[in-house]
Amino acid sequence: MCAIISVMPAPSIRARIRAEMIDEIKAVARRHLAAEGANLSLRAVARDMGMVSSALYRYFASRDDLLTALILDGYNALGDAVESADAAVADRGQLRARWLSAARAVRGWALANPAEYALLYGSPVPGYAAPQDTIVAAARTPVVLARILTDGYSSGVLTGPGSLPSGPVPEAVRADLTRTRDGIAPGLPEELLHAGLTCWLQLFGVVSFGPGGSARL
Amino acid sequence: MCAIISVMPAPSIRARIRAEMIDEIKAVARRHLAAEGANLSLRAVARDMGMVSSALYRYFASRDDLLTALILDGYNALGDAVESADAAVADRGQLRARWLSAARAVRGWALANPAEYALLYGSPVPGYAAPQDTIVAAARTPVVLARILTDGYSSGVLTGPGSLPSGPVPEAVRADLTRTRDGIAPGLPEELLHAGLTCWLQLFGVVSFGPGGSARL
DNA sequence: CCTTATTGAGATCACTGCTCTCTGTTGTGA
DNA sequence: TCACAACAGAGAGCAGTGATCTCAATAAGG
Repeated sequence: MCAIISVMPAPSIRARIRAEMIDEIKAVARRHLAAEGANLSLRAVARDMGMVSSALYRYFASRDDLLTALILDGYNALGDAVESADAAVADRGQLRARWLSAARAVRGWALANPAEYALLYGSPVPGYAAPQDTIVAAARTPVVLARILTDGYSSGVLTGPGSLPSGPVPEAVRADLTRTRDGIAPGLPEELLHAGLTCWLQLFGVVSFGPGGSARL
Repeated sequence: MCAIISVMPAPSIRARIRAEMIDEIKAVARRHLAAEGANLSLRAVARDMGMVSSALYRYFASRDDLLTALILDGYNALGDAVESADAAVADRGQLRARWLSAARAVRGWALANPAEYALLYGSPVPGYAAPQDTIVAAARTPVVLARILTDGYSSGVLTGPGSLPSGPVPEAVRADLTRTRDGIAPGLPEELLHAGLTCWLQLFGVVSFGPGGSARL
């Protein structure tokens, strides 16, 4: 009477090997990206898989599509690392420990995956426009950091100006700041967001300039 | 009796038009770089100049050579802007004014030349290895900032720990820090260099993330 | 079992960086 | 003044790229 083995509509053996194929293509592409830098060659990837280049177009509509998939995976991998690093701190009230854990996750991931980090935070590809999926995946990491701040604010540990080392918010950036705040952490005082952004930028700079980072000098 | 018109060995009309040619090639290349992003096409540049691609090789040994020339020019233009911004502050004792002026010069140049800024501080080109000329030109900007700190230190305004808002130097980065210090600002206390580097990284992050910057999100 | 969708191969096009050869011009020394 | 050498550019060509199209083989589902 076992009517259906799985609740999934139809694993459809074909769809399975297709998904595996896509994964293998991405894996090979990632290897090439790590080995040779930002210019990914579809034909070289196809060669490495014993295929002909045109066959790859059954799985990705274009080279940009493949890059987009890699970028999306990268953002999600980084987001996973940062989210689980934050979640690993048992005492949710230990804001400093949570922040440090998240920041170290960013740095650790960047050091472990320098090519992908450069792909995410390096110079954008010429005509490349990030799809919506990409930007929501990209937001995961800053969202974790922002939540640490909002947790601190709502629990009363961070009470606004003076609770974090931060100068006054320059008038020139206040407009951008409130727009960002409303999108990512509504209700957070601007001073806290400013301090958090400052830390995030510094983290970004340290990681980018660090060994294997995407920036020179 | 006017033996020599100029002290230069021989302007050699030919060398003159050759230099102008090189300048024009670089100008066209810069335009293409600004219009289409990081992938510069030698053939397109040649087409824009009414030449055939192989003719460009009379002036640049390879595409990387042309890119190197553009990068060098970029570092020098940025260095000029920052140096003159620092020099524009008449009262050399006004460290804060000098620092702000230099930082604003970096930001201003980056906003005015986003493509070149991305070329300098974005993802490195795959097989590209920066020649020595490049790294000394690249050092000009940090050198200006470092000199502001050393001026403050030698004049007694900055007297070491506590004179700038900066936490203790983490042990993990102390070794790298002293190596950098010896190369760029010998004699400067590590705490000051650390504070300066922190500011420089933050400046870099702000500029890179800012409108037209090379980083996304 | 047969129809249909999916997959990969192969050819082809336009483009790229780069090399080579060949011609015309231009500067220079005898 | 004149010949020679250096130079600049054109053109063909090579190997490689992304992308498209057609065609045969294979596998899935009715």
